Amino acid sequence: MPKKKVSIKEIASAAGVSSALVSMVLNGKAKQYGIGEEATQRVLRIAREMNYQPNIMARGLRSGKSHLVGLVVADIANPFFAKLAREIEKQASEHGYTVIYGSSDDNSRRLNSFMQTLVNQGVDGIIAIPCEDTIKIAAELQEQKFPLVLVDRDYTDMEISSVLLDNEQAGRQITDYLITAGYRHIAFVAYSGDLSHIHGRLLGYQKAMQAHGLAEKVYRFNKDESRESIRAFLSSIRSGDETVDALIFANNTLTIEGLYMIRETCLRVPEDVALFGFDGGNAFDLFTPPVSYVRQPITEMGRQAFQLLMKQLEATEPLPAEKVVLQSSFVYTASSKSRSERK
Amino acid sequence: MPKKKVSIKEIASAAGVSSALVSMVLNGKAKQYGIGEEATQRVLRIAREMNYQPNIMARGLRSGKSHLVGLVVADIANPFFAKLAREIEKQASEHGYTVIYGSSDDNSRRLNSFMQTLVNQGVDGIIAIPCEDTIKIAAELQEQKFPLVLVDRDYTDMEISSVLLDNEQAGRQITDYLITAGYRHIAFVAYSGDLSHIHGRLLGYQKAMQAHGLAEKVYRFNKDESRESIRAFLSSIRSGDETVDALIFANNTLTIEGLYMIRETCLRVPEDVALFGFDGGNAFDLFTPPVSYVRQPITEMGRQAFQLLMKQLEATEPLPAEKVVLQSSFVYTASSKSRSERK
DNA sequence: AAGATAAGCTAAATCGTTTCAGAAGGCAAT
DNA sequence: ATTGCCTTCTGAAACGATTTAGCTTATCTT
Repeated sequence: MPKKKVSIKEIASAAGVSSALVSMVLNGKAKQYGIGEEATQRVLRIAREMNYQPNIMARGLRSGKSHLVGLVVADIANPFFAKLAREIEKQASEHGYTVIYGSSDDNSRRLNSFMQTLVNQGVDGIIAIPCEDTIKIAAELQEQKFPLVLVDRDYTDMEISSVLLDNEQAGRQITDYLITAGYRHIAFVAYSGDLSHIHGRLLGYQKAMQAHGLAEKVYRFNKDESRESIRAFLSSIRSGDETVDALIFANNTLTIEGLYMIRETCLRVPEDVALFGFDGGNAFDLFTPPVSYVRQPITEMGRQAFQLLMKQLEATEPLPAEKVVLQSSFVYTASSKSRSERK
Repeated sequence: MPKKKVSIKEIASAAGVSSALVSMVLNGKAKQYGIGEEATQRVLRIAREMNYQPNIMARGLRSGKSHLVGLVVADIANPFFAKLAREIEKQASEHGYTVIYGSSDDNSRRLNSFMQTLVNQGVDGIIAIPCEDTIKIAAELQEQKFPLVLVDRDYTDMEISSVLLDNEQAGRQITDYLITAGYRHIAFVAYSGDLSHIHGRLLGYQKAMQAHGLAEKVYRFNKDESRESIRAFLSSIRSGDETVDALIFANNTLTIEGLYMIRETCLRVPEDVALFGFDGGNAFDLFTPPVSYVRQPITEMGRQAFQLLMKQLEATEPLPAEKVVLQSSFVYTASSKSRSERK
């Protein structure tokens, strides 16, 4: 359709009016500025005929707004973030915004530099999955009242709008469930590092174990060598060196790695160990037996995140930070069948 | 760091020079314009001290370039596209570009409107996964010499730069493999619709079957009701109403759906049917038995796509379209074990 | 000493849009 | 006729960066 780029000036001269008038009409401010009915119609008609498309750069320069929002996830190839991104993109487009995205790999250097890039690119606001050292740049942005929303992970000490899962509750609930199902030697497995959501899940697990007077078994593996560590760990379960009858994997990628290693070490589920993971997905469902998991309300998280951002974008004065905490649901399958049932 | 937004003018007055000079220095064109060493250093120092960040909008308005590229995939939540997006994002950032993305759901209306949005947003170029009716807008853009690269699917009649898989070869190769492994009643299963990559895979399948004088068995299911159709289809294989001893699923989402239904109908793999899918993934590996698949060189596709786009972005004159065709590799697992082996 | 050349810098235009201050014309009231 | 007041519209500035054309000096040439 767009033959050549048509500017407001060309429309103005074609319609025999000033470019100011054209701008006003095209922005729907005809009445507000008291433009005559006849001129209004003429301009609208001509603009349509010439297929006018506003120049975003010029508009942005003038207004200081770009209608772009930045999205920084840990890894777009992780289904959890992909789904989140999908929802945010949808919300954005419904509200006239476009999304610029990038993956940080939970590397704070990359995250910082990408955030900086986004700001330079002139985005109006940012939604980010923070990682351990996001604090620095987040604090800076926050201080400048730059619209910012954090998702999935929290920094309780900072007054930044966030959308979070009630991770402690989730951790507690699945641990309680496993205990009720008759398991006593429940291990909590996570990557090492200090990500708040993992911390919350761990806390829930610990409280549940303590409440029942059971010994905590927490295993944390370095991400770089997780395969080997997990394999060794599972082997020692199989050999009986470690007394563990149930495993809680603290996030989705770790669960997947765990499944690979479980298959490799020929551990039987749930006969040798029961399983609980996070986030679900095809691999969870198609594993034999299907894997129980905590389901996060991803769509809702995306919706809320964009909502919070919009509030800030539209606010004329600085807004107080707002933290939204969502509850998870649970999918109980054969991988965590109760001990009595399976005998 | 950025206390307030600093403009080139403020630097100019702080340094006691004109804003033109500052612009030249900051763009590294000091020598080119014959700026004195002393002035150059002073400006650089002050710019650093004031933490100058160029205003992209202003620069874009002047230059007509945004250093933004648009990426339209079918669905970012599909691992294939997510990985592709990841690579493109990486390439882009290495070359000073930022990516705006969106999902089309293979819906041509959405794709068209999003492409239009991208153009309006002032992206310098677009990488897109086209769907059936992308032709219209692609042709328009092409005609205007707008930088555009299509990935994964082809429209042979259009002169548009593309990165493609040799789908016919892939289809042929896995069919040949299954035939050699002793299967004779090989079914090709795909969604209905006319997507070129599926067509290529089908063609390869057909040629292989013909070459061996075997009867083709092509099944195409409507995406909306695929679960039910596949279930019915698999049931009739199980009951013996359909004589099929091997299944080729034409893409990844369909393969996954197939796996769910295979489990549901309790078909044994490969005793009842052998399996071959596309793209791989955790679910493929963790299924029992692991599923054989065609592995696409996703990283390479992303790299090449960005490369082709860059060429167009940097070219001063219109470039001839270029089509890159990549070869796939294969992962042979228990799901397609040869008949003799498994007896 | 006059003109040429070069080095180092600046004024101003430009990109397309928005918006403010106010102009022009018509009309009514004084 | 003057003033005031609408209604409808326009000129011009502003946003920030880039670039062209050209202005000063100083130096060199003859």
